Amino acid sequence: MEIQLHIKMNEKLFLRDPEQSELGKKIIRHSIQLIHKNGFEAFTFKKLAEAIGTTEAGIYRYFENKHRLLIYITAWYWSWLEYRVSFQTNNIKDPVVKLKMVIILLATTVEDDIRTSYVDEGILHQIIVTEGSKAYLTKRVSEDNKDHLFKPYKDLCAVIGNMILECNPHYKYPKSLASTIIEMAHFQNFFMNNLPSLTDFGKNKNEAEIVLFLEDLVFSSLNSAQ
Amino acid sequence: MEIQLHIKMNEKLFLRDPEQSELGKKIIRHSIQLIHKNGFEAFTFKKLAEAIGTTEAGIYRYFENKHRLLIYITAWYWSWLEYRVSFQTNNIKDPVVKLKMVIILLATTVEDDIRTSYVDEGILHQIIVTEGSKAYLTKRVSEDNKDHLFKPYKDLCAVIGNMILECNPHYKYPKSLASTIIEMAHFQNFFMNNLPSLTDFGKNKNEAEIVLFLEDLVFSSLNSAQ
DNA sequence: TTTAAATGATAGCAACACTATCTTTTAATG
DNA sequence: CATTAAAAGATAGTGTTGCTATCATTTAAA
Repeated sequence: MEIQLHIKMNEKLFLRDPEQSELGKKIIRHSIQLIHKNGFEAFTFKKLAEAIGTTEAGIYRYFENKHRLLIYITAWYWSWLEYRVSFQTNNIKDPVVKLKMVIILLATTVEDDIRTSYVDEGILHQIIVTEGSKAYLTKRVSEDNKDHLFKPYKDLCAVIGNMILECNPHYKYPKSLASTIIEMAHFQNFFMNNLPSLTDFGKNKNEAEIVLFLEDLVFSSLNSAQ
Repeated sequence: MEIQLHIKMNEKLFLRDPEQSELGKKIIRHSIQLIHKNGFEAFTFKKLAEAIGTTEAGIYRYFENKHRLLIYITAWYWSWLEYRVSFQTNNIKDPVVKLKMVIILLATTVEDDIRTSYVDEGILHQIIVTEGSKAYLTKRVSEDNKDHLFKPYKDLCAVIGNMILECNPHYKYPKSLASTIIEMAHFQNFFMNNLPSLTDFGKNKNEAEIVLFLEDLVFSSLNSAQ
């Protein structure tokens, strides 16, 4: 059986829905590749248009600017991750087992999901590690938040927060711990690979150690709260 | 007695030392103000020059580009914070008390230090919260790291990592926990003020609660490790 | 007093971030 | 099949950003 995975995105994220046309899908696929290759700062719509074989004006019909495109890509990523979390923790009763699964999903390299034809999740994960927080670390964050552009991120955080409470209803900071896990899964990865002295994983550069660190962090907190 | 605090910065951070001239100090003071007001993305050397009453070319004699200036400002901040940490924890024997002091210094609003005439630490703290991680979240991070541009950040992290080991020599992830505290002190602050549903502090928006969360996180980990 | 260093003033250029307009292609509909 | 609306392509243009170069003037050091 062939399953296609389709994530419905908030309409305010784009001017024209990129999933509804070949050009739109090319924009997503190539923008992920280009941002991965040159970084978000050096990424321009002109270069993207050249890579695709269209014109700048063509891109602007889909996205207001490159920052909006970044928000779209990150929102897609968090939506996809929340789907994976719900899939992989389905039928698991033990909240501790569920939470451990979440940590693995957050902190380990993802492989390309063949059900999404125009997104390479492997490199998407890498650009979210480096560029993801730039989506909200702006002066416009509150306005963008009012348009619900960060809903997928917040939804994932809420899901993880609830798992934390399932593990220990007395724990006082479920949401902050959830956002800490999410951010640190990425930052420790970035530090490990780029500024290794900020971590304890510089020698082996092994993602499995980040998982152990996060597990220790989370379950120490949850086991000591009452 | 009047004490002047002077932080010697790595020479690779600038083309001409901004602390050695009036114009240089104006560049630092006004760039902090402008970045705070408009955000780093909208900040340009042209606007900075206008604010100071000099020309673009004048700024370029001090800093290669605005990203280097951001690295300079963040490096200055981390150096200043490490100084405060060493000052405030001096003569304290109990490593737990020291670590609690560090968390307070990291997570609470700073007041302007009158000993540094050309830096307003209050707004500097705010721009580091929003813009700080953009200093290293780039394609150039490894090259910049080779030039030791992030040394103040790494030094502070090492200091905190050692305090963590003083508290519990058996704890396995002192450096990662240190970078986690540093980053989360800022991210939880940003989230609390801009995306409050990612935290448990949205209602009161009180920095003291971030301190409590971080203390809980750190000492749960340290007390459970053996 | 001379002289070197720093600053000011001005110009210029390539790339970037858009917007506008018009034509051609493609896809939907009667 | 013909009509027509939507999408995409092609081209041009404008203000801003990021940066370099040059030369005159001021300031500070020797």
